[in-house]
Amino acid sequence: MSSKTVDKALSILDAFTVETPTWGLRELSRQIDMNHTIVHRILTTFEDKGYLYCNPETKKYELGIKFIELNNVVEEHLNISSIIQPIMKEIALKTGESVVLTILNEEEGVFVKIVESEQKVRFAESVGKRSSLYIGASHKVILAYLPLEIQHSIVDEGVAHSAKHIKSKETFLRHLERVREQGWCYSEGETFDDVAACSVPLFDNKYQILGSLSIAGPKYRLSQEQSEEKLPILQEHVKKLNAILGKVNFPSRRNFLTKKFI
Amino acid sequence: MSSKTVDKALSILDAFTVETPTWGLRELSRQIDMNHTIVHRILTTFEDKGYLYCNPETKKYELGIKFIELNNVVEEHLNISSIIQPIMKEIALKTGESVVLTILNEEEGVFVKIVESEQKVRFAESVGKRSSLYIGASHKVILAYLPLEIQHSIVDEGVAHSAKHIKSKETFLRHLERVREQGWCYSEGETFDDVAACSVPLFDNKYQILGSLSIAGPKYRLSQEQSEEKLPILQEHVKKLNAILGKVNFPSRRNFLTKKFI
DNA sequence: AATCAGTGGTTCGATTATAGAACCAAGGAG
DNA sequence: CTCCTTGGTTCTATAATCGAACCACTGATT
Repeated sequence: MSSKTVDKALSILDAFTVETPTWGLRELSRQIDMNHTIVHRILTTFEDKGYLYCNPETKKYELGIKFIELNNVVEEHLNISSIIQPIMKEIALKTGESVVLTILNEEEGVFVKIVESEQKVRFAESVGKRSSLYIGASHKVILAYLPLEIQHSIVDEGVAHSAKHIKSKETFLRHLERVREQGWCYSEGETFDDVAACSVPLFDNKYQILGSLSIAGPKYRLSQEQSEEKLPILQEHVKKLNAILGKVNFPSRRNFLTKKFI
Repeated sequence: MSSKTVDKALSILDAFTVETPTWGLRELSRQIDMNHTIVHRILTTFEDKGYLYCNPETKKYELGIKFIELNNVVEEHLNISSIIQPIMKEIALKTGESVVLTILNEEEGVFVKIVESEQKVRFAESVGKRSSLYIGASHKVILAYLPLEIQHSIVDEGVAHSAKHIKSKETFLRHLERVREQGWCYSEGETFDDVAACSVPLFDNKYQILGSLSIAGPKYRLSQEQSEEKLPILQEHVKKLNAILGKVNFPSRRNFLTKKFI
């Protein structure tokens, strides 16, 4: 039993993305197929509450400062800034590459925190970016620890989207099996061209997969060999991180993980 | 005309703060004085939509990963990561201190972005923190450019809260006047003990005050003299920033600025 | 200048989702 | 076992929402 009005309101919020960060009233109501009166009432409510900002000149709506505040609440609660970030920073200093924290959420991976290396050429910022689990070391290493049935359905998706790095379902599933066996994953140019990454898994207190930690940098500096040299640094610090993550409990919806046991 | 249901839903969201990041159902409904049925329906709606996460063990609710994503939308839209951050980084490198972007919002100031210096002792992270305009250089320099009537009411508030750095309303208003004349503000130990800051104002395309940019560091390294030496660096780069901010249009509610003209 | 199509915003009665008391089942504490 | 609390559900009177029709305005097009 859930509130129809709030449900609609959140669907409206969902329309504000990196690709389409601003919306006019009529434009938005067309997009989500709602009567413009409803959209108007909800938009002004969001505006009154400081969640949306309506540009008085263009009359277009956009997400407000409120979300910077709420992001802070999440980060503080997860101890990202005070505990997790320092560990990531140390890895970044020792490896000389950017460090990425990815969290499993709703059958997708979200970049939750990126600590950049001090090098001139480095992994670009994309915090908050959400994408499918079949692409990129940071995501594939998570996929490798999911139940086989989930792996199948997600790999099927990848095949359906004809992802360039998937030759066939079978070879990709075997690839995931190897990743799980060796406990890390390397990839080149999957999520971003010219970027390579090396990732290890993160687990919660029940030893269920929670996300991954990766080092990422330009291909020419992070070949498979070079990243295998840096792997021990990553693995060593991840031990510390896993000890912390066992207690923290990320707000990461992973219902599908337990579904099969019910 | 605004939606009562959505309004309630957002009031519920507002209860999730850095101080109280998790809530049980009954506990929360007591806090905000709402029937627990309503709260329950709204909470599950938020949960279904990925905005809240309900810890299955403790049955307590907390903000979800969604807010990290939405924060990213705001930052991307404001060009914070790609345009503003590099400028802040340059100031941080040249001055050796942390750089803070503060935005005026609803008669308060919000720390929107902090670029940390590379020094060991540095300004702690507090992105998203919101506070009154009468305290701290970053906030006072904003206050100094607001209409006098607003200044009066906000300073009255400060006096009412018996802020330690306000001796009397009159002297504080004269202090603000000097700040506006010289175009910058220095403070020591107001927002955080042991932290000093030096701030300059930021304006939008209509030359209305939008926020401030500050360098912040430990008192012993950032005396008034030392910060006046670094001031030219700050001012030089802020010229660039103001040229950009004139076009960007921050989602910063500042209705009270124009109210008096209507 | 008149028309038209678009915009954001408002009104008001019919409709429908919501409010909230009363209700479970479960889990401590005594 | 009782008492109190918890999260969660049910049901109907009631109150909020829905949405067609409406303004006022802007900017092309004729």
